[in-house]
Amino acid sequence: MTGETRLRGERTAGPAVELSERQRTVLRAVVEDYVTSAQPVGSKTLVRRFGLGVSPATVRGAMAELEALGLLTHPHTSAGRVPSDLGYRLYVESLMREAALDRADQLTIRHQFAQVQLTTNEWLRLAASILAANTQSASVVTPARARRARFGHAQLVDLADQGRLAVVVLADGNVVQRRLDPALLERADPGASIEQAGLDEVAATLNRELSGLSAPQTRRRAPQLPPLAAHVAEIVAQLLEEADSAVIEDVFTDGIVNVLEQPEFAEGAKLRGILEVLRRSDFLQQLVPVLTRRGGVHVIIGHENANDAMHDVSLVFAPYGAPGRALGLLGVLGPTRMPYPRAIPTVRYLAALMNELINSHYGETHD
Amino acid sequence: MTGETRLRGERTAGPAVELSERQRTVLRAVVEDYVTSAQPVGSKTLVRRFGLGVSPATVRGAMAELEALGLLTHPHTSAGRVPSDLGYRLYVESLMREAALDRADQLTIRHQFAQVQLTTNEWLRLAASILAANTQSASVVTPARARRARFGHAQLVDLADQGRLAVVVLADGNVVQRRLDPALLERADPGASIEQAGLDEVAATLNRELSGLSAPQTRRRAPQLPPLAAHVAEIVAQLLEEADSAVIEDVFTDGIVNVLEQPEFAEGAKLRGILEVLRRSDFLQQLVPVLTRRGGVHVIIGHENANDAMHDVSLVFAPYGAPGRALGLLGVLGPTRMPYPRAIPTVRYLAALMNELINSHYGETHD
DNA sequence: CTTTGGCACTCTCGACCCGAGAGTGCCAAC
DNA sequence: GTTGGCACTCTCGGGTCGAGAGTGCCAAAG
Repeated sequence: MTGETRLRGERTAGPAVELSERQRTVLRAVVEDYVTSAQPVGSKTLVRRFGLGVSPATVRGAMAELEALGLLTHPHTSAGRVPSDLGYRLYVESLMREAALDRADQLTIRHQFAQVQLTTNEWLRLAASILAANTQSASVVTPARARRARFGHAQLVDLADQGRLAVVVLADGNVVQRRLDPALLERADPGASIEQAGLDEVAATLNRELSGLSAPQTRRRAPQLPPLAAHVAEIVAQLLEEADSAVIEDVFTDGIVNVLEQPEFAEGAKLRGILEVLRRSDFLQQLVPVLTRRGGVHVIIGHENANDAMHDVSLVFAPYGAPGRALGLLGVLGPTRMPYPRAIPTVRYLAALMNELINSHYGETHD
Repeated sequence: MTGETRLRGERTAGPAVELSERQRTVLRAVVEDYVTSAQPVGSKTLVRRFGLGVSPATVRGAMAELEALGLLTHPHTSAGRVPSDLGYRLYVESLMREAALDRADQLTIRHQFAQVQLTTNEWLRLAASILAANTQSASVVTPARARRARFGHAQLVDLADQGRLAVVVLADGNVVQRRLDPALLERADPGASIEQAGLDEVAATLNRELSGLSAPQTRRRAPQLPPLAAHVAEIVAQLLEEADSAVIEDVFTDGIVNVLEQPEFAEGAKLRGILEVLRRSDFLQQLVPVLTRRGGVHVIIGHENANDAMHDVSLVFAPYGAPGRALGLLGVLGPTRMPYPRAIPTVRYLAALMNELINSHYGETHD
């Protein structure tokens, strides 16, 4: 009943659908025509547009068979055919001619990254923008965070009249900080120095005692430390907990207007539900187990998604980040009628690029 | 030609529109009925719904006069009346019965803030959410930042295998940080120690020499410092510049779906333009001079906005933050047919509340 | 002088109808 | 197995029409 079990993104097309060569050609043609035209496609237009060497009547036969297999549907009698979710699935799985992003596109993208400030937030924003522009869909990018935050290194700073500041570097390289209330420090250990010298000593204790610990471990360890260090360790534990629970916050989205432009969302009623899901963004949480079990790009089409509001859209997502350490998600969301052969390589390439950026030594780790 | 001169939000209703008591009553009734019903309102429904003690014919007379004054419009002959932008302006200026947020609402809001983690990002997110929910409009909240970033305090941290980290506290209390490349530090002063001891010394130099300086000042001062400090000072200058240029980034939005639900945006064509503006969010930059010249809540109705894409929406915005130091913006965006008597007090209250939170001593200043 | 009821007029909106167009399914012939 | 033909179905756009709502004007009443 978890999202994990109900998402079928990772399964293949399922119970042995054996298609004839003609059926495959027709299905491919239907998908590709429908993706560009957004109109149900009929037998006549199909032979004309794709120069299949057969007559419309023949294609009609093939279409009827594909419909019997559940790969195509009819909006109504005497309208053209439209691919079903299963049809798209089969297309993505074995019909699509997927090409890597061509060299020129790759360079353009790299160039854009070179232009921008060296902060992860800028990278994320840019990645979202590039994804949206290249796929004409909405894009979602999350920062790379450790699934389980661990203490790395602390530094306490005396800001004089502005209080005291704790800066904590997590094991995954992210940095968080928090103001400390001098009054509370004072109360934690009435005798201790809370000038820079005393703070350095506390920081040294924390760095020695908490190295590599998770939030609950830190919380357990805290009471055994000297009073002032114990107080700060409690706060460190809080910060670690917040980092744990914030795995999927701070998402960057872009290109919602692209989705709005698609004819299937023109009236906006459907869009409403999607915006809602996107905003709450906990749908990403469901993707985490699926995406990490097996790396690479995952495609989730329409009803394959457990979330009711997403039955009319497809997701193309990939994880990125240091394997087992920090994990980020990135991908696009568009109508099931999505240009998969374009979207998949783009997502793949950007995931690889973000990996590279994240793992490269130089660069700020957090805003 | 700047946004500043073209925004008329701060002006009063203008050239002496003297209205009779009846006209005022009718205008008020038209606005209030139209705001709730979204339907052009006719004379008959008006007398029925508002129990004015006169006949429809009389009201028709008053309506015709108001239309002649440009306060009402006709979608077409034989439809009811609709307030014009000017009509709304007059309503907001002198007809509206504005009440402060009632005690219960105030407490509910405060309670929600008490529930949440003590980070500014959480506050901002929550403020956006509350604004959206209370006004049924889209909300926008920006973090409070100094218009001109100034150096406050620096700390350099040796992370051993993870490089070196510069943490800079700005004069406005915000904190930024950046990884330093050990190789570059080494090259800046081949002889110097880049262990913690050496770094402390550099930090001390920076704290002594750069205190209170802006980005260009820091850049000028840098070359006069010892080589290693000079290198870091350059980076500090970069950070300050980034903070300057990022005044209006990282906006928090919420409730776009609320706007989507309004009948006037049902088809989505108009919404498209607004989403675009909202996303780029530089429209906020235009508001800064207007909002800060005179504090408090500002209302910008339809065509009063210089931005063409915003001709169908109204903004209700207020600045918050420490006057002259850090400045943030917060407010809502909805159709001109907006519940002003609700929106204005809500924005006012939240601006005051954010002020309070920001200025309160305790609390983290940045994510 | 203001208010009111009456009346003719205008405009939108939904219902309905109808024909054009596109597409299917089936079948007999090649 | 493929093809052309043909009857059938369904949508879509345009046109028509009547109901409903609202206005503007005017003459009579207060």
